[in-house]
Amino acid sequence: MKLSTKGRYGLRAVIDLAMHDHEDAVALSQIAERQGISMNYLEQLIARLKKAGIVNGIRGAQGGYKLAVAADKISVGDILRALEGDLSPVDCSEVIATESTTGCSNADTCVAKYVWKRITDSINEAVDGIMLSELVDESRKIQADSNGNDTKAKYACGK
Amino acid sequence: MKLSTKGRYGLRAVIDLAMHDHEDAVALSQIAERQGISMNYLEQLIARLKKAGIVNGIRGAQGGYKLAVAADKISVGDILRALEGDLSPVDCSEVIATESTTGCSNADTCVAKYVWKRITDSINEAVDGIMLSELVDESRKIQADSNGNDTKAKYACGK
DNA sequence: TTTAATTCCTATTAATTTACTTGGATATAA
DNA sequence: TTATATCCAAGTAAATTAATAGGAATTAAA
Repeated sequence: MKLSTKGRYGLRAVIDLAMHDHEDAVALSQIAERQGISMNYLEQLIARLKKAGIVNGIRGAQGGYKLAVAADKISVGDILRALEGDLSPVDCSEVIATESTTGCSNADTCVAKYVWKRITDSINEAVDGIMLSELVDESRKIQADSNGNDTKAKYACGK
Repeated sequence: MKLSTKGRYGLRAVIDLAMHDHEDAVALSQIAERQGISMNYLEQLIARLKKAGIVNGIRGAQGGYKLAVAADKISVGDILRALEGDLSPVDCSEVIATESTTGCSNADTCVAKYVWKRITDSINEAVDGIMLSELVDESRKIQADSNGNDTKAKYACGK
């Protein structure tokens, strides 16, 4: 029940990109270096984000990536689903009962599906309720605090 | 971001056990057959449940397993955490910022942790809010409906 | 027009985890 | 004493994840 490095690295990469989105375009090599992630691997992650319409790639020298839409229009859910696929704890066929599946032939299986659905809904609700812009704002606050006072930054992180 | 078969099979096994808990003790072979799970594998899953104090094993002929406590005192969260370990989407060290970890040296990492915490809390809240007894009640209802009217059962399953 | 920087794309490999299987030892009711 | 069970530890096969590698295509700038 763990996110893979796709989701973990990828979310950090998007936050990093959003933090630097004022510049012309952010090269992947910069993100990779700042986040300590192999650039080749990061390429594969950003490809998913591009496909999902979250970032745009700009080819050629001085190229890089930019957010495709404003940070307050992108939820953490959008990002994680682009990177990981759906966030359900079981495969889709195990959640949605159709007439073709054995479905209710076994009542135990049936109520288990109800559990999976509750978990899925709860996860999606949580991640869809956090917008990228909030993370950027929070991140800037932490950085600002950290410049003036180290202890305060650590405290902020613990919350 | 998927539960393993440990969690999927294991929850079904516990529901099955709870459904038959009026009998003296339920042999693993019966559960395995009803649920279509290899008995040897199920053994490993039930060992976790035993260790967590959710079921008791009764050795010897006519032995088997029984719930260690009443079904309304066992949450789905208890069961899944026993089977899968903690239900956090990332390893513990990535959620809890300590002074020893690099922690807030990187603000992006820091706000990502906040996301992981929100997801973890949300999952735990969902699974701790469902008691085993509710699943048993629901399962009996479905079985009863299914005996009288197939269409109704399918409808109940879809919710 | 060349060059360096960059995205874009596909294949391969290494590492890790999952999902079992196997083979017994131990306990106990009948 | 025997059949029926739990209990326990190793081993293995399959699948997935994480990463590496190599090069084609594009473009700004020298």
